[in-house]
Order: sequence, then structure tokens, then C-alpha cells
Amino acid sequence: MANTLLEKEKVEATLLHTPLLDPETGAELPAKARQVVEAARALFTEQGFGAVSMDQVAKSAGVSKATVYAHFQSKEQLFVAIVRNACRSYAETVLPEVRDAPDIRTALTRIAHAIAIFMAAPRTMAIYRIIVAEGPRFPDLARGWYENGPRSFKRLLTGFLTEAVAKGQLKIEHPRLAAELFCAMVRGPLYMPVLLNYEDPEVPDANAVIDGAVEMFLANHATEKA
Amino acid sequence: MANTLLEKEKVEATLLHTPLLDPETGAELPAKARQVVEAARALFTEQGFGAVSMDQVAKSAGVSKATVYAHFQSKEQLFVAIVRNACRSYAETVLPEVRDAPDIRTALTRIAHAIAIFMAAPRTMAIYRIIVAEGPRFPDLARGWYENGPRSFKRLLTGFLTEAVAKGQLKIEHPRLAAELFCAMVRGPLYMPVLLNYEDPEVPDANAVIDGAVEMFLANHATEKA
DNA sequence: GGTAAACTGAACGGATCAGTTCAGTTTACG
DNA sequence: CGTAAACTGAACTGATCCGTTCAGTTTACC
Repeated sequence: MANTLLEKEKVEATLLHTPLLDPETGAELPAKARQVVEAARALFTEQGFGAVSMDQVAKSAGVSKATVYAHFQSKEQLFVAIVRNACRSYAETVLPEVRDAPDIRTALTRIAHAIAIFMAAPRTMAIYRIIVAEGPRFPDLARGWYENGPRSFKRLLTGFLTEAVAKGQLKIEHPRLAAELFCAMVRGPLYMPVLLNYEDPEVPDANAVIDGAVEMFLANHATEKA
Repeated sequence: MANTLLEKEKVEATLLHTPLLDPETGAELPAKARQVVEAARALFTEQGFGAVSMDQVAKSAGVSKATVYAHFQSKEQLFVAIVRNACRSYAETVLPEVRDAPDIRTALTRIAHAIAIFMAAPRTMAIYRIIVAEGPRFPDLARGWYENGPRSFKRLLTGFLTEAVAKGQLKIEHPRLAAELFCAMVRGPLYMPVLLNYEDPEVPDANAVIDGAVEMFLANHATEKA
């Protein structure tokens, strides 16, 4: 399975170390506000937005409720702050490391690995779950998440594929479509069990999915020399 | 785009005409209970489980709240009844019509169409949204939905592919994996905009996705004679 | 050390909601 | 017609929760 430059730890570290920013001012959040955001993120992702009370958030953050409301106008605003911070793009950290892969198959496999690891991260799924659940109530938020997350990643992947075509490593008529299909092949079979917390023994395991997706992709897009 | 035996109307009709059954006894629900389920389904799928009160359900069903509780133990039980009924498998109605397709490419295209139409149905997405949102609170329910819905469909598709292999129309090493990848390619790019109610102009349209998926699939799995 | 800001904790208002109760009305049916 | 079941509507309980208030305490900083 080759060693992947994109270990699980590295991806998760990236997710954890993004500093918390105020979405309005762009400044870093003060300490107490950070505590609140961290606690609320843990609670919301565990139990959902509706199921968590602000008293719980305050208690779990080790802070008085008055302090919570001193930093965040409302429960909704707190939620917005969480998602805004959580979806700041991981994508940039994934693709550059892949550019120096020995061949295109290896590169694609690494990308697929990165997608799979990212998808399987509980935090990713938790945020996704909340976005899906509360999307109708926060349309702007859902849109922001989508643009910073999935769309941003697919743009980068499209760019990568386009470059590979220019280098003669691949032949692709519609790179954007190809990027969509590739992502979908890796993500599709793997995310549902994580989302529902239910391991379906019939679903092929991650490595089989990754290899299958790369195989399928190359069957359609490889150039002769590969 | 060829005429599809699987028109949107037919799929939706199938979804609408499945009779409402009591998940416990299997008997048909009495009239008032049906009203409640229908009203609750409309409200839940529109506003989500948490945002709808039982008073709203009763009012919208044209029924007293006491009657609601005469038929359903609790809000949770009502929800269970809704999802159980909603996910009774649509899959069986989709695949048989495809068996007499003139060639494998046409068959795959029709299947892809059916997936796309089903995915795009607001009712499908609404149920999915609730399953995702409330899954942690109703693990059994989420599992039941998954088994009756996605898994059941993929099993049928796997069977279809296996038959096609036996007939020499396709060559596939792992039919189950192939089924997963095919589904994912069609569904992946198309469902997010519906889910978030946000049309991303960068995402290829449904026909492009369907054709692209079929193309990719056949590039890997077509036999020489195709 | 002193001042201003941030924070605490506890209480409280106002509102919503799940689920119950019940006396009275409608419906189904023999 | 008469009876039993189903249903109504409205009030009520008990609980939760968001968000506010405020007197008192801690913290940061000059």
C-alpha cells in the first residue's frame, strides 16, 4: 500500500491546529471564548445543535453563562463561529505533497487515501452531520461550508488533473467532471458507515475502494505510456 | 438522451402509493393515524424533527392532540412510523424494468438515471436529512433505513452486474465494489446541491454526470464486443 | 495598590413543549 | 335507537431552555 505522505496523524493535526478566529474581525479569539467554542464544538458534534443547552455549554467550558453571552450574541452565533472555524480549508494541505509522486497512479492513490482519511475523521462527519441537519435553518452557513470545503477541494483536484493532462500523464476531456467522479468513488462507499456509526460488512474496505477507484479512473483516463 | 423507462413521475408515484403500515402489527393504519403520519411527514421533512411541536402536528393533521397520542406513544414513535414507511424499498421497482434494455450501456444509463432522479427527489433528501440529523438519537432507525434503502439497492445492483458478467456483457472482478463505485459516481456529484439547496454552477449537470459515470464504468468493465 | 474590565453564580422572566386529563361530542354499528 | 368506541378541545403539569440581570469577585494592567 506504499507509505503515504499523508498519514492520518498529519491530517488530524492540521485540523486541530487551525487557530480560532473571529469570523467578523478576523482576530484571534480571547481565551474564554476559545474555551466556549471548544466545549460547544465537542457538545454539538456529540449531541447535535438542538440537544445541547447553553447551560451545558457554559458548564462544560468551565465558564459562567453570562460569559458565554458576553462573547456570543446567541446560540446561533456560537454555532456559526464553530462551523466557520471548522471548515477552513484542509484542502491546501493535502494536494501539494502529492505533486512529487513518482507516477500518476501513486499520486492518485495518495489523494484517494487523503480523501478517505479525511472523510473517516469523526470531526469531519460530525460537522457534516450538523450542516446537513441545520442547513435549512442556516442557509448561509451551509453555503459557506460547501464553498470552503468540498468545492474548494474539487477545484484543487481539477487543477491537479489539468496539469497532469498537460504533462501527458492523463487524457481527460472534462477535468472537473473527472474530479467529481473520482472524489465520489472514494467517498461514496466509505462515508455512510461512519455517518451512521454502523459497519456494513458487505461494503468493501477502504483499501479496496481506493484501489478500485484508482483502477476505474485510470482505465478511462490513462495515457498509453502508463 | 433516449427515452427513459424510468420517468420521474413513475418513481415518485411509487414513493407516494406505498400504503402506510403499522411497523409493529403490519396492519394498515386507521384513517386518523394516516392523517397524522402524512401531516407529520410533511412538517418534519420541511422543518426537521426538533423544530416541529406535537401541537403543530395535530393541527396540521386536523386532529386533536389527544388523538395523536392515542395512536402514537410519543413523538419519537411517530417519527419511527414515518421513516419506516418512507424507506420501504423503492429499489425493487427500479431494476426490473432495466433488464430488457437493448445493450449494457443503455441499461447502465437507465440505472444511473433512476439513481439521479431518486436522489434528487425532495422527499428522499428530506428523509436522508432527518436520518443524518437524528441518527445518533435513533441508531436502530438509522440502521433500518440503511438496510432497506442504500444497502438493499446495492445488493440488487450487484446481482444485476453479476448477471451481466455471466452473460459476457461485462468483466468485473468484484461486482459489489463495482456497484458501490457506480452508485457513488452518480450520486456523489448530484446530491450535495439538493441537500444544501444550493446550485453550484461548477458541478456538471445530471446528464453529464450520468454519461461520465457510464463512460468511466465501461472503460474499466466493458468486454471487447461492446 | 488601585482602577477598570472581565468574570462569576445564581436567580429570574418569558416562552415553548411533551404528554396527560377529562367532560362532552361525534361516529360506527348492531 | 342505543351503546361503545373514537374523537374533540381546552386546560393543565412539569420540565426545559434561551437569554437577561446584577451584586459581588477575580483578573489584568498601569
